[in-house]
Amino acid sequence: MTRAQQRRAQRRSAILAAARRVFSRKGYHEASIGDIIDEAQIARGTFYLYFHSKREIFAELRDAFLELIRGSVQRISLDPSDGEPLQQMRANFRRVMTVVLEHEQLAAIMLRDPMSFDADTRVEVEQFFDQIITLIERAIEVGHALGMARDCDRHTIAVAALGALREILLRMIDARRTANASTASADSAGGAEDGANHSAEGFPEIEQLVDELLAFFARGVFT
Amino acid sequence: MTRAQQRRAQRRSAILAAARRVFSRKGYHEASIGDIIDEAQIARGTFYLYFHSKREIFAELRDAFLELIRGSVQRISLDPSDGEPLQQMRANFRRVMTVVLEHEQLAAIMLRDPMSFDADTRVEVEQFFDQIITLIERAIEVGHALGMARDCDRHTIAVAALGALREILLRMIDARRTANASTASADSAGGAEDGANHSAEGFPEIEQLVDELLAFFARGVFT
Amino acid sequence: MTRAQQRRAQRRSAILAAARRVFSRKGYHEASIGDIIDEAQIARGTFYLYFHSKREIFAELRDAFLELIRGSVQRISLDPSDGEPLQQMRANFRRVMTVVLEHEQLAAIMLRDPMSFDADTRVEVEQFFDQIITLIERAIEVGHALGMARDCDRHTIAVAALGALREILLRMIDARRTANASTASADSAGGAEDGANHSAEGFPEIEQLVDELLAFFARGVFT
Amino acid sequence: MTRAQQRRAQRRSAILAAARRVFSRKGYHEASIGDIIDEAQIARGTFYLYFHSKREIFAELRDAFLELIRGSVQRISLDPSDGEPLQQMRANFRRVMTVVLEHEQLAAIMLRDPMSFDADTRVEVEQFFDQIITLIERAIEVGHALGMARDCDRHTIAVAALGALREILLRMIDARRTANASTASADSAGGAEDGANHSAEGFPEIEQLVDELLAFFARGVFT
DNA sequence: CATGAATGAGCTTTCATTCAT
DNA sequence: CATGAATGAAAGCTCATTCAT
Repeated sequence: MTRAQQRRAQRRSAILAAARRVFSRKGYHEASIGDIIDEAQIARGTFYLYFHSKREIFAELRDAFLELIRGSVQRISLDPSDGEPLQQMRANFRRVMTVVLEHEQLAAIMLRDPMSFDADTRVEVEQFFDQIITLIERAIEVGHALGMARDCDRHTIAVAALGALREILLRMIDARRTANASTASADSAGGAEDGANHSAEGFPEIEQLVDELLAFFARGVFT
Repeated sequence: MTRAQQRRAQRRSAILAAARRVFSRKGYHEASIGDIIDEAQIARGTFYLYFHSKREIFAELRDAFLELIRGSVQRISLDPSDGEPLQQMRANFRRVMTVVLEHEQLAAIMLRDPMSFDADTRVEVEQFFDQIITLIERAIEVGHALGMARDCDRHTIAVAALGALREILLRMIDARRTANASTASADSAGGAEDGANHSAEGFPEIEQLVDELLAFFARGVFT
Repeated sequence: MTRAQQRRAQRRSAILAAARRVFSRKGYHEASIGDIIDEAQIARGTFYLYFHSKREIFAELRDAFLELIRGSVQRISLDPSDGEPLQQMRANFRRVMTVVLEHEQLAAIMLRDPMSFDADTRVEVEQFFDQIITLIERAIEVGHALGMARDCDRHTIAVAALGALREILLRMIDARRTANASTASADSAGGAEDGANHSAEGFPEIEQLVDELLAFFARGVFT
Repeated sequence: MTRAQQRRAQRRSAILAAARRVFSRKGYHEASIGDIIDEAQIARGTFYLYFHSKREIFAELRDAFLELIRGSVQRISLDPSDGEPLQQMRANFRRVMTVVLEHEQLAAIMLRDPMSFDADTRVEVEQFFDQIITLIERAIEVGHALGMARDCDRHTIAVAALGALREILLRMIDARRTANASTASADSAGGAEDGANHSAEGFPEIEQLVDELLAFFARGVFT
């Protein structure tokens, strides 16, 4: 990669990061190109050298986040060397929650209701959540086949599980941000995005939280 | 009430209904006064004879819906003559779901993420959901005191329960609308808002759905 | 005149009076039809039964006031039985000032700059003031012919005299209203328009004021 | 100053000039942003790159003019080396009139009645005229102390003097414009604002006019 | 006659996007 | 490449005037 290409890539990243902060702070509609270029300290026109539109830069952030989450979910394997299915499920929960909390800015946008976005993103995000639901349905199905899950309406339960997870994560993020905002109101604008390993006020630490959630799902569904 | 007052009230309702349809179709930010007056087939100025602003008409819809839901939730009573606590919970679920599905347009707006709204509504809706969470926490607390609920992090579980319910209801509504849209694409604009008594594609009938959900919560939380 | 005609005339007067108060309070552009019908306690449509437009009702007030002033100015007569020319001038000043202060609401509007009005009124008022100027020019001319006035540019002096009078009257009215507003802030809306016979703060009583002004025109200030 | 900054400053000036022409032609209330951008031949949004609102651009014009006038008025000095007090007064008149006629567009707006403006400007302009009145009062006071002015009600005379000056200047400006409009009705929109050194129809040349006015204040007209 | 609901042109202001420098 | 001035469509809202009741 040439020097110029490197510079270009860096600039692009900087703009993406600025947009991430802005969208996460204001939401999709309230955020304006003006906000993003202010945050990124670039000229108006420069933005359009790297992205064609507001929708496009948002789509890129969206895709990055969805890929991140997709990568942290593993199909439950029945191979005994992969460990107990329930432990695999726990690991999945754990990974998803960790990734979400490590990218709280993107998560704060994407976990919200797709209606808040533009049409393209709406479709994309809806499909993503549908995939997650299908994944959960499959897991229940397999669990049932193995005699580990009670009989139930798989779709309903899968949707419920997704909703529960979303709500918890969104509220944890909000709680954390409120806490951060009150502790450090004199933060530099470019403050660290994520990385706090303590959970949010009102919620237990992540290990206990995962256990709690798993128990909720497990004893509700599995025998 | 005089004839004129009746006409005025009807007009007001018609505009509210139009706004309900528009907000429910486009969300708060995407909906413009222009959309509402087109839908209501009135002139620009007419809108402002009945409502001062976009925010005001939205606030009215919001309050109507929140009141509706608040009215359909009853505190769990320990008085034996009020029946089993679990049956009371079931009745609550049933009522809420019925009301939501009977007012699917309002619900489609209000169940979504508060971030999508204006500042006033955001606060109002957040407080509403917080109240619901507190209600669920209390129910679990009481259940635990009676030896009917296992030990758990009540806040986490309450949030999860709320999320599960929201997700299910939102998806049922979306599914119904998609179904309606495909069966009757030539519907008149003022088509019946609600009233379908069949559940949405992919979800069971309401009675079974309530049972399913209750079982999910009950066997997950209560012993 | 029939009973109905009387009622009609009364209604008309009431609306005119309301408009007078409103225009005098807010000025031409800031005053809206809404303000006038609120003040008059009539329905919107009723206004248009009596006046065709905002401009028309204003024109009527304007004409009434201009007629009033015209009626209080008398040509200087050389007939000895009519008294000294200077005393006639004094009487003119006195009458104009009295009339203006007795109709301070109309005066407060009409003495202001014609630019603030609509095109028709602008022309009309400009012509009125032009007539006044011509009148003063004639008076100086006659005075000069009689050896009572020194040689001067008659147009310039006439304009100066008009300006001096206008400024004094406007400022007296403003001072009075400020005083009234502070003494009686709990006045009923339909309070007495005029009739105060004391001069405004900062200005002497009317007799002395007329003398002062006459002396200024007659002898100037500096030696 | 960079090239870009110069261009920007020029553009700003062009918009200010357009606004000056429009306000001077239509007055504050009748002038719309639409008029200004039409006159300046710019797009709607461009206006808002340079000024935040109609009020702001008007305030800028107002301040510029008031500064101009304030700068052309000098306190009367009693130091013999500064010349005769009456000559100093004459010089003041002369400077004010010259400045006003050299900036006839601004003057045409600002000399009019403050009621025609927005609230901020009203206050600002009223205070300005009050200062002028106070200045004249002081001048008379000093004159009286020196035995050069006769005894009189200083406030009344000061107000009269201000009114006389205003009226003359406004009418000169109007006369000039009417004359210009009729001689050159096919003028380009950006025609020269000011600079005509002949006085307006009906009024004498400036030197004679100043003498005339001074004589009027000093000696009056009638014997 | 009286009413007041209805109208729609017009206002100020915002903002995603383009393009000459 | 980078810039930021320029654009204009579209938003929310006001108000003089009309007209069915």
